[in-house]
Amino acid sequence: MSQTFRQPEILEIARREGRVLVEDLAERFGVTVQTIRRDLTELADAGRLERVHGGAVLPSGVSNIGYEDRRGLNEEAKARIAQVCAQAIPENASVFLNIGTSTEAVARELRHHRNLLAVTNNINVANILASNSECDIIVAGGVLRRSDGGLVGDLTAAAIAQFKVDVAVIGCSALDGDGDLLDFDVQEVKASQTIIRQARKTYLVADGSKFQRQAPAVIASLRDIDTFFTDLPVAAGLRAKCREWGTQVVVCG
Amino acid sequence: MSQTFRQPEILEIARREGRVLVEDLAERFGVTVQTIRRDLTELADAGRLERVHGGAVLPSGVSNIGYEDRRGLNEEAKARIAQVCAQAIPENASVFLNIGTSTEAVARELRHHRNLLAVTNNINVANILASNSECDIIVAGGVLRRSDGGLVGDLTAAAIAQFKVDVAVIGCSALDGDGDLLDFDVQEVKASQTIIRQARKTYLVADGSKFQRQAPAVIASLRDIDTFFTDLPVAAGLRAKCREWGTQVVVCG
DNA sequence: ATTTATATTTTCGTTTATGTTCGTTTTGGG
DNA sequence: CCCAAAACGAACATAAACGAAAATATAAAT
Repeated sequence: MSQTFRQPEILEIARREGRVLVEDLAERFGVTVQTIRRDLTELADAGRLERVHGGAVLPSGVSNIGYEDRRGLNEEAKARIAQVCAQAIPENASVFLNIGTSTEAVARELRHHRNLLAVTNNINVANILASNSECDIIVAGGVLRRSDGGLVGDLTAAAIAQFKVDVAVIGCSALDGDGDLLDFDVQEVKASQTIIRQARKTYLVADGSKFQRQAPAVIASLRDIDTFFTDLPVAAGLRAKCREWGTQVVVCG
Repeated sequence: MSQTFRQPEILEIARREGRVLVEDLAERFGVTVQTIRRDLTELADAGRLERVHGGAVLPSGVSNIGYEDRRGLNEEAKARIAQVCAQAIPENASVFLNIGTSTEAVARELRHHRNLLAVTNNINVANILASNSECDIIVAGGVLRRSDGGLVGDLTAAAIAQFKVDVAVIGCSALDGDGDLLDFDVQEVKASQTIIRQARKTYLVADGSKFQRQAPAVIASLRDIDTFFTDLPVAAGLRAKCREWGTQVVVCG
């Protein structure tokens, strides 16, 4: 087995077990420890792992994890959330979906909805929904960010401003205890804010891990959300706030 | 077993197992590793696989979802035309590519150009060029037409109007004897006209079969084109006109 | 039967991945 | 603090994989 096949597998193991050991990996793959060391060094240089004596661990939480890694994270939870969210979206509706792996999961669940109109600034969502012949797709233009397939920039914001949809399905990078939705990208925040303003209903899809993370830019508050779909029970304090705000919380067990 | 049967089967195996190994395939099909290598290289050139040392994997990134096996007419001719056209496009340039399988072929040939800025209203072109990390991609928004991956409508025209590019690479549905470029879609005609007006140079890519076809809407005349890339010699009358107009005709034999 | 075109194998010089060796750094127990 | 064991990275050696091109085989057309 060559490097190219080994390195993703190392990442996979790291994700599953939290850390990897040089000796262990060498034995597992049947190569020398030096080869593993080289792999770990390269993965660390690429920012996918953090090197420690004797092995490597997942990078610590300050920075944004790469998109491909995020896609694999919490996959089942995202699929569950997406399924419930998609059920709440009626047929014959107009929908907006923004950037993020969670919204992509929703798009996957919408592949058999009939007579949809979908607006998106996520080229992956467009690709996914293209297989649904009963769905009209409007792509908001912009600069393609290949890290996550997002379309961003002034062009995007201008395009989004032209639509009013029945349901906006929004993902976010992080959620804090006050109920604020956070994101890493300021431009994407603008796009999300615009669409929240223009949507008749707003759904938030975010798995529980989003509560463990931090991000610099505020998109909105849960107050502005109609329904929040997640996988883990929400802390009591925030749950009370949501009740007060009229934000419905749906836990997708 | 010949190439034609082998390559789809390689894809099939790759989809099932996530990756393929040169040695393994050579044994499976009873051919030499060199033959397999050539298959993999061709499949990688076509964007269906990603070559790695020792084998190949499914392409990663934004392009891997929803790929269709639509194989165009005159594929080799288009590839030849595209190759010559791509050579005429310098690195560090801004390029526009419109809808059509011919322009998609050009996009495929541009995957190794450096420091490009590509503007397109064709989602397939965006997907293809996404694999070129040295290429910034701007997607003109609009309604996704799933028959050909085109983005059409007012949104598209408005977006395109905002750009001025070094080279516009244009495809068309048909070419008549007077040297007029024709298309089926009036909206797409608008988009093409806009971009021709705004480009410093305009290249037309069209294989010889376009002379046998008819379409209702006039995009422009060959008079407005700087260089016309095609595969078959052009009729004498039209050739004379092109000389008069200063339109360079390149026959890609 | 002969030519032509296409697919495949053979050959060879080059690149890339892995293994080996060795001196240096880190770690954890006296 | 010191020392031994483990882990480390750099440098080099080797084997595998690679692409290009020439040679050969196969199939189709004349």
